[in-house]
Order: sequence, then structure tokens, then C-alpha cells
Amino acid sequence: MSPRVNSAAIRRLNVIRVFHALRENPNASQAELGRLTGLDKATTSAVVTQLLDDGLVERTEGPRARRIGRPETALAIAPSAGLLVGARLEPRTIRIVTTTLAGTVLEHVQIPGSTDIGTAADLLHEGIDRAVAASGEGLPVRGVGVGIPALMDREGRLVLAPNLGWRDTPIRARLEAALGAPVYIDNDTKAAAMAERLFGVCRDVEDFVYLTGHSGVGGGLFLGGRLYRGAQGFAGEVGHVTVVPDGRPCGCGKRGCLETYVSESAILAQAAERGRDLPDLGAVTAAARDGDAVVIALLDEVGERLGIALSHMVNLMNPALAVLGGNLSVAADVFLPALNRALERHALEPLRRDLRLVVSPLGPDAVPMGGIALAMEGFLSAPMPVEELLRR
Amino acid sequence: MSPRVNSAAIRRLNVIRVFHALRENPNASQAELGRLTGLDKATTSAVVTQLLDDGLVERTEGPRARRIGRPETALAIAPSAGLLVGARLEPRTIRIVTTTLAGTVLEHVQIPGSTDIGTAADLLHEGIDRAVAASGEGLPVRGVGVGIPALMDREGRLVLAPNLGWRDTPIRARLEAALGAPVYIDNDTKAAAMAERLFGVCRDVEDFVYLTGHSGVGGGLFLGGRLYRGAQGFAGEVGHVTVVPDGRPCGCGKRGCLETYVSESAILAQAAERGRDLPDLGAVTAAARDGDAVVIALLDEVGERLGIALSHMVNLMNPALAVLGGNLSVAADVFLPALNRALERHALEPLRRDLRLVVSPLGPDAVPMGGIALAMEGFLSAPMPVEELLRR
DNA sequence: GTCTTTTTGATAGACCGTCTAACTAAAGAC
DNA sequence: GTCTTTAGTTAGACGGTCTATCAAAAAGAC
Repeated sequence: MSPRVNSAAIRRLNVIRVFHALRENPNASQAELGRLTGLDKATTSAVVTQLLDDGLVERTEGPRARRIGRPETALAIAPSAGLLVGARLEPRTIRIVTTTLAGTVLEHVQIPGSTDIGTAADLLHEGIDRAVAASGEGLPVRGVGVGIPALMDREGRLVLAPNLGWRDTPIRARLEAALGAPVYIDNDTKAAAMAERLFGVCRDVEDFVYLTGHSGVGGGLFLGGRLYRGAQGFAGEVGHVTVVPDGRPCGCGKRGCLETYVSESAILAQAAERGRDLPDLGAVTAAARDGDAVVIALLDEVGERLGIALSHMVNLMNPALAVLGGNLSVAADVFLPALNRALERHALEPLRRDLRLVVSPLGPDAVPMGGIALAMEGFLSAPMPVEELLRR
Repeated sequence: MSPRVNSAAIRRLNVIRVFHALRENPNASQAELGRLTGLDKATTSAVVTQLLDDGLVERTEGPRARRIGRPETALAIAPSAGLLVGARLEPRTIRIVTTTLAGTVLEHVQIPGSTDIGTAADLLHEGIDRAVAASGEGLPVRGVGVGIPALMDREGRLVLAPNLGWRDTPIRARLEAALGAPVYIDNDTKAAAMAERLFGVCRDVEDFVYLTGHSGVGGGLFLGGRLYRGAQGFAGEVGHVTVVPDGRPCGCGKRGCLETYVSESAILAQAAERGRDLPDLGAVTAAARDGDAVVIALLDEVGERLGIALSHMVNLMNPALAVLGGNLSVAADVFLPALNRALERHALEPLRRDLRLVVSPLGPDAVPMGGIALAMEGFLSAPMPVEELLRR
């Protein structure tokens, strides 16, 4: 049965619109919010009044434009309205960020993780408590968002992490019980794509793909103005797209997967095979910049293979933008020419012509900020997702 | 600026829900429609009253369930409410279908096409006039939907058809001026996917991919309950996904595209290269069934290559269902084993495990019925109130 | 300094939705 | 004939957005 659509649903939708407009434009006036959202000024007034009453928005001493007419009163998301928590959960490290409801970062915490998923969840719980304590004096936690390098289903169960040995854990339920706050949890790359959309380089882009490298290689699809999760929640597994038939064996049991060539560990392994023992991707990139022909050739191959996979995405999904994040941004400038050559060879010209290719500006906080994005969306559309319906 | 959301928008949404529920369940009662759509019975009553007043719905002599209580009054989409026209426009043949607003087929027309896009458009215009004249006595045409084997942008301009030499033609505007009815026009495979969703095998599926072979190979993506068009409208170009590095040259200028191996002409060409001169795909399939090892090996390769491309789609989009249509359904049973082997080798296990693979039941009318689907959706969600539309 | 102009923001009232609750209608059950 | 049950209608409550109007507050004209 589909959710009911009534006046309350409309209001909720318009509250979300105004909230995001104000988040993107701090110190905006009511009149400006009306222009930004397309809402009537009477409606805007009603919505803003509600947000003020709810304590989510407050009047500020914004800089006044010295203009003719009655001066506007500046508004902003109230820092006292509560906290959001975002986290990246990985076996080696757990990274936690707390922000205001507007997404302004308050605290960073980084702690060691655990290869045991249960222990890792406990550590995350402790870390969040610590980060929240450091952030506010009695501020309520409005939502916790977590990104995990694993196949996550739509109910927040960890289904499988091929490289980590994690499987079948109802981690969302577990954390929600422990934390006593709403928990939103998803694949780390999907979370990062959301961060790119809300805080990064894709704010006005309705259709983009996000590619990231870390232990593996992940893809996040933002299609038609929504994060696309797929039937089971597993969409975007670009790391396991075959780029070399019968190629290198992968942790997933197949062969020739993209991530057996372009993940950090894969690049280091290939470098070692060619007689270059390097500690990390930074060293690899440095060697390439120093003119080491073997390493340059290797990164050329990396770019080419990434380009093949991206070409598939371009041909299939016709995105307006492709974002390279995670480790991929470290070496991006070195392999970009090869990647572009691969695009020219494999992507259909009219689709490639208007494709923009950018490096993520979010750095190592992309995934935790993705958690913030998930929590923010979850908090705002908590009761009922009308947006979905109205987009059809 | 986003579209305004007000009470009228809610009503429009609920009208659409009720309409589709009634289309899928002819002779349903108001009470049943309320249960199907989740709407309150008062709301259902209001919506049905409006639809009756507008003449879109009529009371029928449906079979009455002999049950306790007041008997229901059966409803149905009124055949007198108008016509929809669907068409497939190709250089060789133009196929036209007319239906009621409910999608019940009234007339089929098939006429020769033209390799000149302008001439083809004129022929389509004439053919539609003929089909409409044969269908109804003064029934208004509520919408015309057309599927074309070309890259179509979101405004209904034909951008490029690599194989046909067609490019840059504002065909939607042209037809709309000529026909005097709203025209909805899209890539043929996208249209066929819509047909599959409204009339075919995907009625309850929110996430599926549609693969079809004709002159080329096309893909239609239905993601998250919507037809996905991509940033420019070009999404789904699976025919130009590279499946063989440096493989056979393609009309698009690249090499190794899927459609250079699995389109009908490509299969015939490959058969000829191997000493089997066969007239069409039916003959190829027959030869394979008769045990011709060369042809069997060829179709195995076809299945394998299709499987590689489908694996990319599965890994990237995690669909619940993949539909094979067009020519692909002719030989499907022969190459299906090879296709499944390719899926096992290239698609991630948790994504493949729950994937259903089916052959389209719509046959050669898939694209024209897709036109019907486009026209129906267009008519229902036209920005104007339905009443206004009916006055045209 | 005063008046006019301009813009912001609030508010009343029209209008249009859905939903609750009460009602009427029409059949079978007894 | 009366009761029970289900279908469908309708009045009224409630809550949205939108139009129109008004008060407030500043700059500019004089």
C-alpha cells in the first residue's frame, strides 16, 4: 500500500525544501527563501514560522544589504537544534564526525577499528558517545549515519563484505538499540555520493556517478535527483565489473574485476610484481611524477581500466558528471590522460561530449560526511517520504 | 524552479493512481479501488465522481459478486473517452497501433517507411490519420507516442541515429504541429520498457532493465519506479558497450560494441563469414536447433557477449528483473545457457542470485505499445488539470 | 524633516484537497 | 418483515497553498 498523500505531506515536502535552501544559503531572508524554493511568500512565511516554533531555525544578525525597502531578517539553521553524527566504519579505523543540523562540522574523532564486526560496532558506539559528549552540552542527537564498505540491504543489514569476511549482521538494528537515536546505514560509497550531493561538487547535479577507491573500488549512483540503491540495495558495484577477461583473481571469487587493478592494494601489488616496492599510493604517485617509466606505465593501465568501467557507466546511465573520490583522487592527475583516452575509445560520443569529470573536494571525510547526509535526509523526511511520490 | 505542490497536485496524483488501478482491474468497484490505491473511500468517491464527470470513466454492467451487502457498481475506463496512438518509426517499416485510453488495442497499421527522416515523418503522419479514422467515429486523439531507434533528447529532438544516418531533427515539434495532438516521443527501447511496465511482464517491478535487438541493440532502464532517461536523455545505450576490446568496427565509430556481435545483421554477417548464408534470425535459430555446430557456436558467442553486457548492468544497477525483447526473444532459448554462464562468471553473486530473467511477451508490438504507454503517462500527468485537456 | 518609494513580512479569506463520521441504499440472512 | 452487512454519498473538520491587502522599516527625493 502506498503512503497517503495529504496536506500534511505537502507541508513536509515544503519544509524540506526550505530547510535545504536555508542550509545552502545561511543568513538568507524569508523573501530569498521564497525565491529559491519557488514557494509563495505567504507559504514561505508559514513554513518559516513553523520552523522557528520547532526550534530548527533561528533569526540571526546577518549582514544587512544596504538596499531600499524594509530590511530583511536573516535566518539560519539553529545550532541548538541538535546534532548529526556521521561515521565511516572500517576494520582498520573508525572515523566519526559530528555536525549541527546544517552540516557544520563540530568534532572529528578517529579510533582504531576491529576486524570483528561485532567488536567494530561496539567501538563505533563508544566513539560516537565520546564525539557527542565533546560536541554539545545536552544537545539531542537527531540521527546517526554510517557508511560501511560492504553490501548493505535496504533494511540496514550488512549482507556481505567480500574483502573483510563480514556477512549477515543486522548492524542498523544493533546500533539503534545501543545509541537510542535513529540510525541510517548504507554502503560507504553511496554515503559518499550523498555527501557529494549535499556538501560537495554535485549540489545542482541531478544525474551523476561517484567512483571511489579505498580497500576496494566502489560506485555511487545518483540518478534523477535521487540516490539509486537498486532492487536489493546493492547498486553501484563497479569494483566488480569485469575489465579484463580471465584477469587477476578477485576476493569475490571472479576474475578480472576492476578492483583487482585499481584499488590501492592492487596497485601496490602490481608495482611490486614489476620490481617497485612502494609503501602506499602517495609513493606510487610520487614515483610517477619523478619519471619512473615502469610506474607511469602502471598508472596508465590503471587509468585505462578505470576508463573502461566508467565508459560502461556513461553508455548505460548518461550521467552529467563523474566524480573521482577516495584514493582515486590521489593519483588522478597522473592517470587522467589514460582515462580520457579510454573514454574516447569506449564511450559513445554524444554521451561523452557533455560529461564533466571532476575530483572530489571532500577528501578523507567524504564517507563520514555521507553519514551526515544520510542522517540529515532521514531526519527531515522521517515520517513519510512524499518526495518519492511527487517526483514521478 | 521546481513545480508547485498544492492541493491540485495531490488530486492529480490520486487521479492517476485510481486510473491505473482501474485500468489494471476493469469492472472494479469504488470500494475495491479504494483498497487498491490505499485511498480513503470518501476520497475515492470524489476522484471517481470527477472521472465520471470528465467522461474518462463509466459505469458498466460488470459481473456482480453474489455477496451479502449492497452490490457494487462496476467501473471501467470509458472507450468513448478518446484514443491513444502508438507508433514505431523505422526506415523500413512504420507500425502504428491505436487503443482506448485503457490501452485496449483497436487497430493495427503497418506501412513502408523511408530512409529519409522527413519523408518518414510524413508517412507516419498519414498512417496515423488512417489508423485514427479506422478506429473511431470522431473520437479525440488524447496523445500520440512514438518510439524511434535513435538518440532522442528530453525535448523530443532526434539527435543521432548512428546506423540510419539520421541526425538533428525536431521531430516532436514537427509531428505535434502536423497532428494537432500532444506528441510524446522517445528512443524505441525506452518506449518498449514502458510498455513492459504498463502492459507486460514488469507491472509490479520497480527496478528492471530491458534489452532488445532490432537493427541495433538497445537498453531501457526502469529504476526506482521510473523510466530513467539520463542527463541528456541518452541512458541505456547498451548496444555500444564494449564487449570485445579492439573488436569489430561499429557504425558509431568505435570498436567491439555489443551490437556488432548480437544485432540481427551482425549475427547474419558473422554466420556468413563462417560459411552459413542465412536470410534471417529465424533461419539461424532453426539451424541451431537442427544441430549445426557452427551456428550453435556462434549463438553461444552471442549469449556470452550479451551476458557480459548484462553482467555490467547487474553489477551497476542491481535490477530485480532483466527482460529480453525484440529479436533477442527469437533466439533466446538457444543462447540462454551461454548467457547464464557469462552471468555466473561476471556478475556478483548476491546480485545475480535474485535476478529474474524473462523473455518479453509483447512481441513485435512492444515499441508501438510503448508509444501507447508514453502517451498514456503524458496524458495523465499533463500539467494542466485533466478537465482542461479534455476541452481541447 | 517630511513625504514617497520600495521591499519585507504578516495576515485574512478564498479555495481546494483529504479524512472522520454519519448517513442512505441495496442486497442476503433469518 | 426485520436485521445485518457492504457500497457509496455527504457534511463538516482540518490543514494545506495562493491572492490580496496591510503594516513596518529603510532609502531616496525634495
